[in-house]
Amino acid sequence: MAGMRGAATVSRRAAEALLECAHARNGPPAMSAKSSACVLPVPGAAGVVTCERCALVRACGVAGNGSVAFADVHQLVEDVGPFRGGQYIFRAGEPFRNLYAVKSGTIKTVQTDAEGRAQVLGFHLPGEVVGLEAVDPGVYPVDGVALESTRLCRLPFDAVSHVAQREAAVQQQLFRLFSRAIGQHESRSWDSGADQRLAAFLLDLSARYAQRGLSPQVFHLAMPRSDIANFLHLAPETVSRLLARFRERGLVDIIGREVHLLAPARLRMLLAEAAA
Amino acid sequence: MAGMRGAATVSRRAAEALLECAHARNGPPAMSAKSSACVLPVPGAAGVVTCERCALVRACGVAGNGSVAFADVHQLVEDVGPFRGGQYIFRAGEPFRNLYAVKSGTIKTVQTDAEGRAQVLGFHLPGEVVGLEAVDPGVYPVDGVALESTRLCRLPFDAVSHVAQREAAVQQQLFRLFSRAIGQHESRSWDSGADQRLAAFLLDLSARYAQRGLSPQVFHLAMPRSDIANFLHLAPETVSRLLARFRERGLVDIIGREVHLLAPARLRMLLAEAAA
DNA sequence: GACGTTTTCTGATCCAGATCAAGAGGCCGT
DNA sequence: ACGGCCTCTTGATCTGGATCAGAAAACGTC
Repeated sequence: MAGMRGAATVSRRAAEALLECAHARNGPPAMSAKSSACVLPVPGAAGVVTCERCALVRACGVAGNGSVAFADVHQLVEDVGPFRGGQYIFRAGEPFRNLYAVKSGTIKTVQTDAEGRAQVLGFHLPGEVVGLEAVDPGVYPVDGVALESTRLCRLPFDAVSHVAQREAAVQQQLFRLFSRAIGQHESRSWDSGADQRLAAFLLDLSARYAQRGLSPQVFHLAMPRSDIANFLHLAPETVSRLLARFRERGLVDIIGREVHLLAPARLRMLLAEAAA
Repeated sequence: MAGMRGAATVSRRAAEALLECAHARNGPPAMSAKSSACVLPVPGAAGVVTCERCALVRACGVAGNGSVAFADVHQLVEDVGPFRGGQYIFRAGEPFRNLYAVKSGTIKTVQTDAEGRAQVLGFHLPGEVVGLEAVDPGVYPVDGVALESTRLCRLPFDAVSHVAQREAAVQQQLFRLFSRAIGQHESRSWDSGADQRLAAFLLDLSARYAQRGLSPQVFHLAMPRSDIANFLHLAPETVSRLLARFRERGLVDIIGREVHLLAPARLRMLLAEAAA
């Protein structure tokens, strides 16, 4: 048992850090993140942690107050990947064991019915946690598919909730993660015109990229138009046309999958407009 | 302090019972519920508990293994209501303090945007818990409105999560509640024809009524057509027409708000059909 | 039980977005 | 470079459901 000395404590910290990180920077403050290059010197002088392996930890700057051995982090939290675009991280029907936190890349969750029709339920950017909907049924109700080369942290849910049992902060953070997922679904269930939905989609991506320290103005769409269309309940042709219209109106600049939001404010105004 | 002796233990049990109950009967078994009349003799001979005050506890039969004073239940879980149709249980923007479990009646959650447009996000039947989406933002993002005379349990979230901290079963149950809410939203985000959505809605209600021991075939719609329409992203006229069509086809019998599912199997088949 | 209000139903028309149908790039492997 | 395979774009047409309009129930109230 000697080898496991302190493992619990370290694991707690690790899990908390990861969750905190996923929680990003819209919750309670107390973060001294530096949005610099990929290799980030830890604030405290305890050591220099290269972040090449975990975008999650880097994004929040939580690593600072502990710099506890990262080797131990990987006892609870296992690195997986990279997955290539199109590969499955998990499949619908598989027994649920793990949550996944995206470290780099993008994944989508997709539900497929008996007739083979697919519905894209969400896109998950770095720093975001996937799999929460599987806790209750005990099996993944969706497929998790990488859209591009993607690395993740695998979080065994039993272990995480066990840590949450002892650490109130972790428990609370989990509750918030769950709660936020519900809120996001609800905010997406608004009816509205196709333009509103697409504008909201772009603004949502923008905000989420901003959260992890990337540019809210310029970003890359990891998914094909057809996935965007499916997700927004539109035809791919409609997405194409609307993007063209946005471009003509000077709202955005889109070449292929490179997006440049030129007038986010006007996009936001578009959301308020009635379908007229 | 003498007066509070044992309060924590009792509260734990109370919270767990409630949550367990909300979880209803699709999770792990171990339930000896009796779907009988309103006043239910407790299985154990420890005492007879009349259930007139809490449909939630009754529905699950959990009360049996404890029969700990119900006076103590109401220290943690406060009865509120009855609210009349149209009354607000909570309003968007209010600071979040409590979850609510519906004991009897029905409530809807509604989001309203700056222009005054409203979106019905869900209906909540007895035994279901409302307010989970408010945990993360710390304020209710939606209005909670009674659709008919409604009684609820008010669960102070701080107290509940504090209990969950000590009791793994409660924590797990909360996770599952959250998770299920996400899953429900996801299963609703399917695109499809108007008939499919309406059929799915009726079948969903049916299943949920069945869960709490009521007839899956015959039930009462607590909400006006306009709310159903809004919830399903349809016009009220369309709902009316589709219900008429369902009636002509012999799938249902609907007089006013009294629903009679005549051929649930054929309704289910309708879901599978492509929009053709 | 007549009256005003709200909800529900039915019919006629209209339109946003789907679908059908070609092209036009891009990207990869050979 | 070449060809094959996607993905994306653009145009023409079609249609499911919205919208407009009004009648008929249901409901509560005095």
